[in-house]
Amino acid sequence: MTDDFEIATDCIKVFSIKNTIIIWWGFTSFGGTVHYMEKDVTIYDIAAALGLSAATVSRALKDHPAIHSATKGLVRLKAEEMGYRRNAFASNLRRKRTNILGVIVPRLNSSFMSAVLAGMERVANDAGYNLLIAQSLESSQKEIAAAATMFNSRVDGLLVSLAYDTDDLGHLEKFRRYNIPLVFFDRVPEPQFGAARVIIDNFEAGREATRHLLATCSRVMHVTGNLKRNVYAERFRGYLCALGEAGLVFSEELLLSNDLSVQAGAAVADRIIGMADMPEGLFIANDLCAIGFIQSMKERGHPMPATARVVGFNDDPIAGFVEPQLTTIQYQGELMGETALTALIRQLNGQGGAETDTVVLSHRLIVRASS
Amino acid sequence: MTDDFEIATDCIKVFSIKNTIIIWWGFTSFGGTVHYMEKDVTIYDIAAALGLSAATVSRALKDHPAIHSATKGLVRLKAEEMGYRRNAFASNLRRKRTNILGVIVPRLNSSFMSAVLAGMERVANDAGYNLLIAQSLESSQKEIAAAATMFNSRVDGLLVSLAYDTDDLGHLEKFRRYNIPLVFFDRVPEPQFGAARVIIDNFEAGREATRHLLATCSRVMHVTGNLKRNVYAERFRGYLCALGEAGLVFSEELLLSNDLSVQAGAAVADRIIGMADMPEGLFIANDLCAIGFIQSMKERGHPMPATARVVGFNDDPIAGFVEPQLTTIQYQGELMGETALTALIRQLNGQGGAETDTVVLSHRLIVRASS
DNA sequence: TTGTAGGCGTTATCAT
DNA sequence: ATGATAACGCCTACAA
Repeated sequence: MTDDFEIATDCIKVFSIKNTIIIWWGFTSFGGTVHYMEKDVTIYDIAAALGLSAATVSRALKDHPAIHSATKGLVRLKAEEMGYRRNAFASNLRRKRTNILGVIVPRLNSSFMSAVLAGMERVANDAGYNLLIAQSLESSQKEIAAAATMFNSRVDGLLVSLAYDTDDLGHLEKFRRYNIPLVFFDRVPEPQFGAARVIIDNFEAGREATRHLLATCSRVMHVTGNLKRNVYAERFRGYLCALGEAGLVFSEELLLSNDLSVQAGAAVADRIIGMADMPEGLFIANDLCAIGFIQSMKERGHPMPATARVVGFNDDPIAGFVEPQLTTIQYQGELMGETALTALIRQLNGQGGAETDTVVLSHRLIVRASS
Repeated sequence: MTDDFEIATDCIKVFSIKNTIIIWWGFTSFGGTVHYMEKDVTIYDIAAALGLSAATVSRALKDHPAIHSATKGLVRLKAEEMGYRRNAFASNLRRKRTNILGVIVPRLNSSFMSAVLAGMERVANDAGYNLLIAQSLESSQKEIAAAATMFNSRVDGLLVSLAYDTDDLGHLEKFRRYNIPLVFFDRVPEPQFGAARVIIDNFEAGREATRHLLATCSRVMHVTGNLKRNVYAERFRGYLCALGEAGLVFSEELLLSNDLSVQAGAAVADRIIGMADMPEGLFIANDLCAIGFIQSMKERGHPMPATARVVGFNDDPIAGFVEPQLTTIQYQGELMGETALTALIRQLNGQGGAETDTVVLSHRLIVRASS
């Protein structure tokens, strides 16, 4: 009995801790025509069929230089013919490496994060690694759980973008202790933590966004997330700086810190509608929240940009879909993913003391109808 | 040197074949305080430390009934203390089972599919299985590759929702041959393929959608996907039936088959604007396409529902976000996922000849401003 | 209730 | 260029 067998190439995997989702890339094997057998074919079976040793077969299959090319050809042919599939469990067990890199992100379901992961995928595949991805859902506790899962899954390296409220980095100490390389991206800790980081210049981005609003408005509100998180702290600093440059003073009343959800955006609408002196511009540190705000204002008869001007952050595709289209800060998720993964792999290969480097990627303001 | 260790619970994994993405759920281990050691702790180390045999430790750790509870306590304590982490590779190798179920879906990034996967996750976790999820991106070829990956990953069972253009089911024969249980959901093959199926009544849903439009319009267009795929074929049958019931004759001109993307929706706008006799109602077999259509019409000065009335399909969250909100057919993704996974597990446990059952879940029409 | 022993499939080391 | 052999860590008859 024979069977046709397809060519599988590379792949990802995902994975969740209850609500937490994880992803994993990698590659797999080849194909051919298969003689069906009850039991799985092993390298011993191939060796027996060919009058070779299992060692030779093993080496031939992984293109070891010491094996005669004719032998390699024979082995590979026979392997396909017999429907051999390599047993990754046995291999990992023996090699004590998983070729899996862990990725922990706040959320998977944003297009920015998809882009980051896509970038990581490409680089990981090229280097022969798989990814195991978890989302912390912005909860420090889930992040801790995810880190434990990663550790138990024996990832060879770890990439992290911190959750909303992660303060203590104790859950990552294990990795250090076991010499598992660690790279942070986007939401990163202070440089003194001593790990590689890939970020954008959030300060500058915040300054540009605010400046853009200040060109037409004088009362600009800033809506942001947890100010302990670098990205929000820096954007806020940029906001302050732009105010200063325009000769304006910061007013507590014009700073709002929430979870940046769509609902939070609607709540911002509530808030400013009740204000005696409504802001003329809003720099909102996340597109979704900005959209929630704009929609809610529209529903209450205060359409943008007539009532106020808005700038978001991230350039989510939906920013081009809403009415009015949203002005926002764009940055290259894919590049960020590639860069972070490249940094990690460099560490894995022991290529240089890049362990504490910080890479800063570029961003830009996209002006649309909302401002 | 000691180390704090977190409690990890259940989890998912994802995974892609180039553009294909895969996900995988599962659970992991426990925690405590760890004495750091260079080498990983094994059950042998625990056994030695406790003066027991590795077999006893192995059994104690998995709560084997034959082990004295006092012993279990000791073993578990020691395991935590020593920072033991179970080696899944060794275990899988030995048991010849992966406890992984494969899932192949057309796309991951729809909220419907997220719901399906969430439902699957819960059931899988409860039953001690992990999920490995791949997306075919509507391409039959990618589906084939994903199936091969699943096979090579040695999944214990497979769940499939067919790609847009999958015709031949040869790539799934392998699973049959190896007695790997197979369950289809949503996009399914004919019953004669002889596998379990979980679906909704697409015929009835299509009929309801069309009827709803016919209550106010007489010229109703149907925009749908590949009519070879059960879901579209059935919805179309429902459309025809509703027309018949209303005493109308079907006109070729009012049937459009495309890839149901947002762009395709915009193309539908092009098409009908050029028509001498513009349809008054459109039943579009997918919310995204419907939204693309509505937006495009709005941009050209033909707003809904003034110009025409629209019904979509799936109740994507964005359906409540657009202007006007979209009337659509809703069905329970989560329930579908749970049901499909339950059916699969039943097969794995050899519980009855449910291998060829078809389960039909309910749906309902949600009326909103677009119609 | 616990222990013994062999094997799951692969790969690295050391020969030849 | 190829072979023999011994782990890798866990599980499970079978025995005690």
